[in-house]
Amino acid sequence: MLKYVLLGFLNYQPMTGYELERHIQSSTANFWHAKLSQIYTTLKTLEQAGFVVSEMESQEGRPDRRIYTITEAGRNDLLQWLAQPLVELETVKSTFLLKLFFARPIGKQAILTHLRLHYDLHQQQLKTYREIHTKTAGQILLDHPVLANDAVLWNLVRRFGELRELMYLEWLQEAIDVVEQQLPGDSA
Amino acid sequence: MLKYVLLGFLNYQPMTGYELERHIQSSTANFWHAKLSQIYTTLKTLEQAGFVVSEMESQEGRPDRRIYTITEAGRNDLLQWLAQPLVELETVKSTFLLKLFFARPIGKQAILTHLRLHYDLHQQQLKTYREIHTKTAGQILLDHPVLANDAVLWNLVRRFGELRELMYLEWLQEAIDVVEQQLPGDSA
DNA sequence: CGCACCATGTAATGCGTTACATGATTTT
DNA sequence: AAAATCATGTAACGCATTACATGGTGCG
Repeated sequence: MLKYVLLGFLNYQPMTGYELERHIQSSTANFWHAKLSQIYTTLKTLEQAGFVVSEMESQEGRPDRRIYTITEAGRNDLLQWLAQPLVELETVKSTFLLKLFFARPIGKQAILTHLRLHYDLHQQQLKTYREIHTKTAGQILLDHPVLANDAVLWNLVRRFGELRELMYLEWLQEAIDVVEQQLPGDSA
Repeated sequence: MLKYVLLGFLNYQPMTGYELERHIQSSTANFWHAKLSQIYTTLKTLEQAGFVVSEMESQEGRPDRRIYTITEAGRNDLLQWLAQPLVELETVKSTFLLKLFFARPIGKQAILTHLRLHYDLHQQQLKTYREIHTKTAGQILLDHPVLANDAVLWNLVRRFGELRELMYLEWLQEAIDVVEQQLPGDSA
C-alpha cells in the first residue's frame, strides 16, 4: 500500500525518497506512515516495475540525491486504484484495547493509570492536529491555488483525525468513570 | 501481538486453536483478528517457548483436537505484559483515508459513490455491534458470575467500537456534504 | 447431493521494522 | 563540541496473509 502513498505524492511533482518521507510525516501520518528504509526499497521496486523513473542529481555541499518521477504507467496504475471503491470495512488492530480487554488481573489502580496516561497522549495529539495542519495546508494553497480542490479532500482527512481524537477523549473519560465506579478496589 | 490474544483467552480456560479463533471472531474482532493458519503457527511457537502445553484428545465422530493449556511461565509473561503501560500512541493505517486523500482526479461523483458506500458499511457495522454483543456477553455472565469484573472491561471495549462507528457515520455525513458543496461537478 | 461445520496443519509470499553502514553541513 | 538535518542504501528478522492439503459429520 505504501506504493500508492508514493505514487500519490509523485503525481504532484518529482521528488526524492527523503522528501517523500517528510511529506508523509507532515500530511499523511494521520492515516499512513513508513520508515525511510521501506520508502527506499519500495521506490526501487516501483522503478523495476516501470511505475517511476529516477535520476541522480549532484549538489554542492550536500549529498547527491535521487529524484523520482512518475511514469505514464505509474499514473495509470494510481488512477485505476483510486477509482476502485473499497467494498469492505478495514480491520482494526489496537494493542491498547487488547490490553484493556484482558486487564482485570492487574487491578483497578493500574488500569486507571493506563487510561489516564492514554488520555494525556490523545489530548496532546488533538492539539497537534489543530495547530500543525492549519499551518502547512494554508501555505501550500497560497503557493499553488490550482490545488484548491485537492485541499478540500486533505482537509476532510485532517478533520477525521480531529474527530477521532475527540471520540477517544470522550470514550476514555467514560472508561475512567466506569472503572472508578464499577470495579472493586485492589485488595492490599 | 497475537501471542497475547491467545494467552489472554487461555488464561481463562484451556482450549483448541479452532475454539480460540471463534472467541476472537465473537469478541475481539473489534480490535484484533487473525486467520486460523496464524493461530496454529503462533500456538506452536508459544509451546516451544514454554508458555503453553498441549495434548491431543480423541473424539468420536469428530476430528482429533489439540487442547492448549497456559503454563505458569505463560501466565507470568501475560501479566507482565498487561502491567506495562503503553506510553506512545499507536499508529493508524487506513486505506480508505489514503484513497480519499489522493482522490481528486477521479472526480466528484466517484468520490461521492465511495463515501456513500462506506456510509452503508459502517451503518451495518454499528447494528452488528449493538446486537451481537449484548447477546454473548450477557450469556457468559449468566454462566460464570465470577467474571463480572472482566465483563466491565469487555463492555468498555465494545462501547469503543460503538463510539467509533458513530464517529465514522458523523464524519462521513459531513464529508458527503462538503464534497457536494465544495467540489465542482465533473466536466462531461 | 452439496454445503457448512469441525479440525489441523505447511509453504510461499508480502509487507513492515530494526539494525547496520556512511558521511558532510548546519544549527545550537 | 554536540546534535540535528540532509541523504541513501542493505540485511536480517518478524508478523501476517494466501494458497495448498486433508477428511469426516450433520443438515437441508
